[in-house]
Amino acid sequence: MTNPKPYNPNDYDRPSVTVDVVLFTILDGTLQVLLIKRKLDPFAGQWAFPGGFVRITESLDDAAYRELQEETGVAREAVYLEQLYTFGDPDRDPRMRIITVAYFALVGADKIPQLRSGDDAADARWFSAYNPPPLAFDHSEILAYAITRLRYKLEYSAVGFQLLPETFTLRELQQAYEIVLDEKLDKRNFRNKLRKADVVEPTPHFRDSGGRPARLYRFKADAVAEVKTRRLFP
Amino acid sequence: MTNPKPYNPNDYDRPSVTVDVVLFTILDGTLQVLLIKRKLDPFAGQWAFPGGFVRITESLDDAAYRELQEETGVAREAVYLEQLYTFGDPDRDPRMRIITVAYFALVGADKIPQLRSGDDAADARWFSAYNPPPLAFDHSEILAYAITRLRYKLEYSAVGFQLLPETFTLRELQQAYEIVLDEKLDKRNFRNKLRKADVVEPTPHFRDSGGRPARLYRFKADAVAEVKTRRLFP
DNA sequence: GCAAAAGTGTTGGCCTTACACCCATGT
DNA sequence: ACATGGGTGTAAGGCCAACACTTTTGC
Repeated sequence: MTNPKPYNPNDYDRPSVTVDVVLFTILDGTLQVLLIKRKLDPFAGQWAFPGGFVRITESLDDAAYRELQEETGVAREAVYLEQLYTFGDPDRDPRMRIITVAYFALVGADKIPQLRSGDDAADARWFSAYNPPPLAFDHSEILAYAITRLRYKLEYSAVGFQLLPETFTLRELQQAYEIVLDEKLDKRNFRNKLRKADVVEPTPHFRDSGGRPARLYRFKADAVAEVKTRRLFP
Repeated sequence: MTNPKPYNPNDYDRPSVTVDVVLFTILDGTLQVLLIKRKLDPFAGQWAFPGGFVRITESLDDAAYRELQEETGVAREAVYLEQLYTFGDPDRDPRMRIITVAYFALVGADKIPQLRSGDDAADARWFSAYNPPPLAFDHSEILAYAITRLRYKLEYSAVGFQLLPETFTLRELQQAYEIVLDEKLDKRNFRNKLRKADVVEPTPHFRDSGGRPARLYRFKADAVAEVKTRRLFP
C-alpha cells in the first residue's frame, strides 16, 4: 500500500485471498498430513489442504484456525499454528486470481478422535506426508515447503512436542524426530541432550510396551522454545 | 481455497492485496531503511515502505520488484529480495481491508546512486533502521519483524554480503555484521571463521584507509549460502 | 619515527559423536 | 529362562572464544 500509484485498483481486478492449512501429525509411525477431498471443480475428486476464503472482518490467523476447526473439529488450543508462506502465482488457480496464505500446523494424534487413518469413505483423511496422493492446485509445492519448514523448526526449536500426545515415552519422542528428520538418531546421545536441554519432565506413569515398561514424560510448560544456532560468523 | 464453503465471497467483500518492501542498506556506518513520504491520506505526510497494489496478472515477487524499481530505480539483479510475512489484521488500514505481503530486501549502497542519506527534500529517503520516524499503518511492526529476520539470516546464511558493494575490505564486512547484530566481534576470530567458510576471495586491489591499505575482497559466487545450524537434538 | 589501520595463531574449554552393557517386565 | 524393549556413561576430536603483537603505509 503506502503511497498512490497511477494504477488504481477497483473491485473488478482485486485478487481473492484464501488460507490453506498444512496440518501434520504422527500416526502409525509415519508423518501424516490432513487432506480434504474436493467436491467441486476445478480438481473435483482430488485432494487438497483444508482452507477457504478469508472473511472480511477476520484476521489471517483467525481464518486459519476457523478452517481447521470447521474441517477437523480441533480446538484452537490443541494445535500449534504459524504462518508459512504466501503463494500468489497468477495462474495457480485456473478460474481466477487467488492468493493463498499458507499455514503450517502441528497436532497430537490424540487430539482428533473422529479422524482415523485408513477410513477411506471420509472426505477428510490423513495421508503419508512423504507419499501423498496427487494434490490440487499448487498444493504439492506448498507441502514440500511445509516439510522443509517442519524439519527446520524441529532442529532449532521445541515444537516437535506438538506432534505427540500430552505424555509420551522417550522412545516415542525419538521416533518422532527420526520420522520427521528422516535419519536415525543415537539413543544415548538423544537422551543426554534432552536432559541438558531440560525440556521434558517425568510423570509417575509408565507405558507397557512389550518389555520393560517405559516411563511417560511430558513437555515442560516453562521450557524455552528456541535454542541458539551456530553462527556462520562469530 | 480447496473446497466450497457455505460462505461465498463476492467482489464486495474481497480484501485488497498489496506488497510492501523493507529495503535495507548500510550507509555511513549505520543500518538504514528506505522510506517514502505519503502524499495522501490516510497518514499523509508520514513515512512508509515502498509498496502498492498487486496487479491482477503479476506474481507477488514481481509486484515487489516492480515497486522497488518504481521508487528507487534499483535493478532486479542488484537486490536480494525474499518474502517476509503477510500482515492481515482487519483494521491495519483505516479505509478498508488491505492485506499486505511484506518483503525483505537488501542492497549495496553503491547500487542506488540517485538517493542520498540526508537529502531532506526528496520523498524517498534512507533512515536509521533503529531510530526511524513515526511510520504509517503497522509499518513499525513490519520493520521490527524485518530486523529480526535480518539478524537471523546473517547468522546462518551468507546474505550479509548483499548489504555491501561489489568489493569490500574485511573490516567493512566485519563492521556490517557488527552494525546489524549490534555487538562487537573479534577481528581474528571473524577472519578465521571467514577463511574456513570459504565465502570470499581476494581481489588484486587495495583501499586506502588512513593507515596500511586494506585488501579488497569479493563474495565468491559459488559459495554455499546456507550453513548448518546447531540442533537442539542430535 | 610515529600515528593509524591491516594482518596474523594458539590454547583451554565445551560440545558433539561414537559406542556396549545391564535392567525390568511378560510369557 | 528368555525375549523384549528401557535405561545408563565415557572418551576422542572438533568447534568456539579469548587473547597481543608485527607490518605497511602516510605524514
